[in-house]
Amino acid sequence: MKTDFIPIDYDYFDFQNRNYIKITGRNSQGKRVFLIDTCPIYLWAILKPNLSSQKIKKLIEKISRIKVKTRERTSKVEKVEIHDKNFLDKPVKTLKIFVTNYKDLPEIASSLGLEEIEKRRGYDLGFITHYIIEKKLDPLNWYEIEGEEISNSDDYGGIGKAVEADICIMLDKHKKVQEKKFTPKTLAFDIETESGAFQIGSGEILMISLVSDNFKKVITWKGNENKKDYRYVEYVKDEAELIEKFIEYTKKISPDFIVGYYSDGFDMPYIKARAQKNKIKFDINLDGSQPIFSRGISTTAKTKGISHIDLLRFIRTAYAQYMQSETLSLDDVASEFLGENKKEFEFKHSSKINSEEWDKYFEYNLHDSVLVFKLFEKFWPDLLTFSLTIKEPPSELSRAGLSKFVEGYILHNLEKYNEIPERRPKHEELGKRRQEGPVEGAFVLEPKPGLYEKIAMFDFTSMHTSIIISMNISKSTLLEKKEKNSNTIKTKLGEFSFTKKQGFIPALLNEIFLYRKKAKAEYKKNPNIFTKARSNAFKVLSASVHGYIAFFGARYYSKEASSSILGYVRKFNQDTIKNIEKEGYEVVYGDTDSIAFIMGNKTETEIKDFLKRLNSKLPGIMELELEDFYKRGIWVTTRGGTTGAKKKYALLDKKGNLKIRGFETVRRDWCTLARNLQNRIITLILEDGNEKRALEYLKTVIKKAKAHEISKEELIIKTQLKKPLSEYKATTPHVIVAKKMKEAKMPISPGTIISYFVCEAKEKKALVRDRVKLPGEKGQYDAEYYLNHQILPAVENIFQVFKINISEIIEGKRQTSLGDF
DNA sequence: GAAGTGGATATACC
DNA sequence: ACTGGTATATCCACTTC
Repeated sequence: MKTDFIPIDYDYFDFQNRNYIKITGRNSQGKRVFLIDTCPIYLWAILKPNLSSQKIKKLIEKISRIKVKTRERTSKVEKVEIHDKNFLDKPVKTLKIFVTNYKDLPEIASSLGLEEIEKRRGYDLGFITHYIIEKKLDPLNWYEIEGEEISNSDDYGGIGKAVEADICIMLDKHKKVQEKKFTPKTLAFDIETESGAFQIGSGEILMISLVSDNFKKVITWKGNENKKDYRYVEYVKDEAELIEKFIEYTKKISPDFIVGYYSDGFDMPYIKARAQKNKIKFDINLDGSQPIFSRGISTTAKTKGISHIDLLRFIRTAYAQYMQSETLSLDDVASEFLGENKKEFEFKHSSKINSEEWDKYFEYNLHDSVLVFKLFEKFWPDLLTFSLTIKEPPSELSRAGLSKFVEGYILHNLEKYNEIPERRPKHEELGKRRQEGPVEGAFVLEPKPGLYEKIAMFDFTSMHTSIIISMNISKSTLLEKKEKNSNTIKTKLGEFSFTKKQGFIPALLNEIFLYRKKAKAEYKKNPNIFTKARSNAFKVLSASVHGYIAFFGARYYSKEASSSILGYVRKFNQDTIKNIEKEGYEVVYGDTDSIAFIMGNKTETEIKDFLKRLNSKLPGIMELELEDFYKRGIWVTTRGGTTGAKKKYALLDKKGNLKIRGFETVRRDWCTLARNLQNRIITLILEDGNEKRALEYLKTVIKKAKAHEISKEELIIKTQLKKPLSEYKATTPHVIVAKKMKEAKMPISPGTIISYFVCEAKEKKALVRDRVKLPGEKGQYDAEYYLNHQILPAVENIFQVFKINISEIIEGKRQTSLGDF
């Protein structure tokens, strides 16, 4: 049997004490292909240097006799080979020790604590990763595969019969073929549960919506009394049948991906809980088994064959950093990327919903799935590219953090360098690393507060990554002491030198760097929300390489490397500032990898030429680029101080677009009154080049605020609850509000955005937290608070640039000179 | 009792 | 615990004069 094949989802099973991989995918006819395969299982033993061949021979004999007995099976060493490999860029003599079962590798490794063996490695990758590395059957690549058809066979426990696939193959041969077009079949889903049922499984599932290509369905057992199907609504008799129908449709549609939003944390565990309650099976997996729920920081619902993706988790890692939305709610995310919102629906207990409202509810439910479906469609190219680059399956990657992205990429590409994988740090090591404390980070230049005209901004392209590549920095390229031809950098931890002989990590990162460049070029050529999101996703990936090296959980963690990278970051930025100043420019500001300076009487062409000259002196792939030219910009002082505030500025580009960083305008924990006011004031000042109109505008707002004419909506302050209430040491306003919410039986958990406004107090000196009210509560807002604690701080230092004292205006002290207060 | 200081907390920048 | 460090700013508890 022969077919072409694209692997999508990976899983494994044991049969007669051997490990088998099972891969679900498609062929180019769209048939579902299910593939079973095995691979050699082994680990590496790195030998002490200069062992005699006699000694090695004896050692091999000894190792060959090793057997490990566990409750389930006896695993034994099957074969031992000698190999010349590299470990951390150094040549080593190793034994490749083959055993019967992957799960026993750690046991075997611990029985190898022998004198002749220096290190044991390669037993902690996980079977799927091990398999992909070993057999090079990479996710989402196209292959020509050959093997025995086992669809109707009882072999391997009859798995071929059990699984619902068009073709089942026991793999014999495979070879990579040219890339073909692949559009995954997707099913988006969303459930609605009894209102007030915040605990997983505590109330009934009222309906479930399903959306796929040309398929829209809401399955329900509620609403309309005669329970007749109409439009997309399909009635079932009860909750149990609803779940069964859901499974039935899923199998019928047979998608590659079943996609939800927060479905790891809600929909999937909820369905599971309700299935249990109804004493039915939630057997949605292709092989008839149930999803596996893993606990941990967040629950994960892994399905088999039909790959479950919780889109929220992928968005959180890959896009959240650069998103405009202030929450990652489906409504906000859809609004940002699709320009569409959720439908409105007022939740109430199902017994109180009338038939017209049920219709709205169904529509609401369906629309959620529509949004999820569309979002997945848009983000699929990115998940695909990440999966192709990192060589981990999409179900894995969509839930992974950034360290996993980087580490996965390294592990899957070690073979090019004949490298043996480093192990995951053990518990002790983790503790030690975390105790060490942070290393000195980047340099931020203190700005001189003021309004500036004609500003140019340069920044380094993927600075940390290009430093790692150009200066060849990594755990394995670190020299014990300075050598003649090495890259040396002084840091607070000491002076570190790195060999110029390229290490495997810097070599590997080059590719990530190129992806970043490509995505950025794509965005510049075709700027839209998605090319932007993609460019940023690769920016995140590229930027996280340094974070990975400094991450205590990393296999290739290196404090020396991290501190050296940051040393170079400071050096390159500071050197460039000096060079720009030497050229006669006034540098206004710089943060980590960027520098802003006044163009003065120089033209854009002159500055671009200057940039070229600066670049010609930079080593390796280091590159300084023009971020943009700006018409005007403003930098302010810190609050109550005279020094320039870092990480806070606003720029107006030549097209009239504002770029605001750090100001309250961009902070979600300030009320919209203050944010909008500040935004308006910055806009007016930057557009006009003076403060006149801005000041007039401010006065009108102050007047309105004093007269209690501001709508409550604009006064709501939103703060995120970051941990369980019980863990808070300080009693802050948002904690008080959260407690109120809890008493009112409103759902709160870490991550909930707490909304409140500040009211007038009976006592004069009441603390803020004693005056907070929920948005729904009645009460007059405290004008004094909003004037002095929201409006004033938001605009004070902006007007200070023009030597105007806003607090006097607010207090009304200089009425005569400043107008009608 | 005002003023200053420092811890806890949240959020942003790169 | 799940990439890093740098920075601003609030609110509150506490100390100091």
